[in-house]
Amino acid sequence: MKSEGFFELVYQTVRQIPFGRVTSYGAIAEYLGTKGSARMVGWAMNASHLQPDNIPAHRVVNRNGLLTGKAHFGSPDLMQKLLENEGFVIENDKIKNFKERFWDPSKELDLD
DNA sequence: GGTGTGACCAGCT
DNA sequence: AAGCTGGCCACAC
Repeated sequence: MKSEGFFELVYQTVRQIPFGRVTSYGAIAEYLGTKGSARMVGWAMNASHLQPDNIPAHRVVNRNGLLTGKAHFGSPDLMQKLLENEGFVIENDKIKNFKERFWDPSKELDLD
């Protein structure tokens, strides 16, 4: 196995999020094996904008479906705009049908 | 190599 | 019910 940084693992997982789906930091953390450290995922996302690739960080929200990271985008409204562009219903900075749109990598994806 | 930090989560008060 | 605290682990200085 290549000793890639934890960040890149998060980026790869986020890239695998299908269009029109969202996931939570904790779900990604659990998928990567660091279940207890959802903060790591969020922190990795903090550097996502430093990556050359376009990371769909807007598809990653907290456990409550709340757009916690919207403030870290170019503009606070950018994240919501992107989500709405994908057909999401945002209400009070929260995904309305988050539960239906939730995408769990641990269930959808499989460990190589 | 210790300290600080972070876009979270769950539990306690 | 709502606010606060601790815990968790990887990365930067």
